[in-house]
Amino acid sequence: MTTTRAPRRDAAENRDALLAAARVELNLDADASLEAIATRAGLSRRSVYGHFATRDELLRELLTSGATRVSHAMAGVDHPDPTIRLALIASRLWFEVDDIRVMAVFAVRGPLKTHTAAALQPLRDRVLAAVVDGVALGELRTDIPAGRLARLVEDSALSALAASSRDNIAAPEAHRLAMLLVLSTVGLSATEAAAVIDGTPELAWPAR
Amino acid sequence: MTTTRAPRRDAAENRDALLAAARVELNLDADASLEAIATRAGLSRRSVYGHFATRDELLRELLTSGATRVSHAMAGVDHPDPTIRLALIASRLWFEVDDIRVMAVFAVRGPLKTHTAAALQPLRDRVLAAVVDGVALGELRTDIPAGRLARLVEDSALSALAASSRDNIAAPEAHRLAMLLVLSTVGLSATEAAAVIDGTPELAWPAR
DNA sequence: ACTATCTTGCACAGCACTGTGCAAGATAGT
DNA sequence: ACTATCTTGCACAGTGCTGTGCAAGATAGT
Repeated sequence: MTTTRAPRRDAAENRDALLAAARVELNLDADASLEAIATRAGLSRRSVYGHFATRDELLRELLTSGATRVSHAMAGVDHPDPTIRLALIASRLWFEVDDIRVMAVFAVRGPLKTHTAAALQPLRDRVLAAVVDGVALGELRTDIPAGRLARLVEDSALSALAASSRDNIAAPEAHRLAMLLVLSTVGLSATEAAAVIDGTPELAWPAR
Repeated sequence: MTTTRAPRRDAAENRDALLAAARVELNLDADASLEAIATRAGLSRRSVYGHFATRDELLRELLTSGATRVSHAMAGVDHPDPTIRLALIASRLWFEVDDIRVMAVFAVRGPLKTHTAAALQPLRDRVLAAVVDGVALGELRTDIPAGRLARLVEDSALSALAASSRDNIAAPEAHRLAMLLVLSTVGLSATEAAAVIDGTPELAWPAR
């Protein structure tokens, strides 16, 4: 068999640095050049090709790594109340802002659309399930079909993320904003949403 | 004085066709080439330069024309109730989907950011004013500062537009969706939002 | 200290696009 | 029918990016 020998330690670090740099740079500009990414990672453009065959491959890797990160963050989200579950998803998601935003961009534009959509699917399924449950229990609005509503929940979460970065809102406030918006989208009034959040310890900003 | 003589009729038509084509094509792909736009307009790429000095100038013109179109659509939005005023804005806006979406894209990316933002300003002022009034009257949520909330209203309207085109929802339903989402964002519960919409004739889908 | 591994700079090919010049042809308006 | 106006095709320069080859230099690991 043709075993690929383990990479050198610094090489592995640089590889990670490239991915991290890409995450940052693509959040600033979705069309960032490899030059820009490499520079941010402290490497030369030429070296990128030592780690990734093509720009596309870098992106792919970034997206799938983001996806696993997110799905890892989703582990253990299983509150019996679907409304709270949604808020919980929003909460967890908030901590993966960077990944989420990159994925959101590439889920819409460019040739990686389908790839990204696929990576995002499990998350979407979770949201959809929560929405369906919530509607069935009469907790959520019924004037918008569940499937559509689930996508809108996504959008509202993204709006919150966008708002946080453009107004650079302090973390705890941004975190709450994400939950508030999701709950509003799903049909709760502002006061109801606040009640849900404040009445559920798991939704509080984690003490440090 | 150096009067520029009137353009020939067909030339004027082609110019308009180019703008229309750009509107469509840029909605499909924000990076559409002049080639693509020209082709859609039934012209050759070379001819574009007979009407617009540069790609940038085409975009500028498209954006400002969109802006005037939108502000024209806003004329006469002055209901005493701020909540209804917001819904009304959403309603009117809905009919300018194409312009709105292009503007939304270029308000965020590329060198036309500031130009677009400026063109969008009057609309933003209107929204902000309505939000401020609504908060003052105790109709709208107070847990999000008015300025931020106004931007989030924008975002929710855009989400509705995006949803309409990705699920291609029938016009009257999409129209209602836009209003519903805006009202939800602003703190109303689903049932309250429905009540507002159904209780206000101006917000009904215009009979044809 | 030795070597396989990794990084770098440079040069180059290729691609997709914008913007221009020019001459030939089509068309509107009179 | 005549002419100013407009469109087109082609050729070409310029730009900014991706991807590759190669040789020299740096570095990790032993």
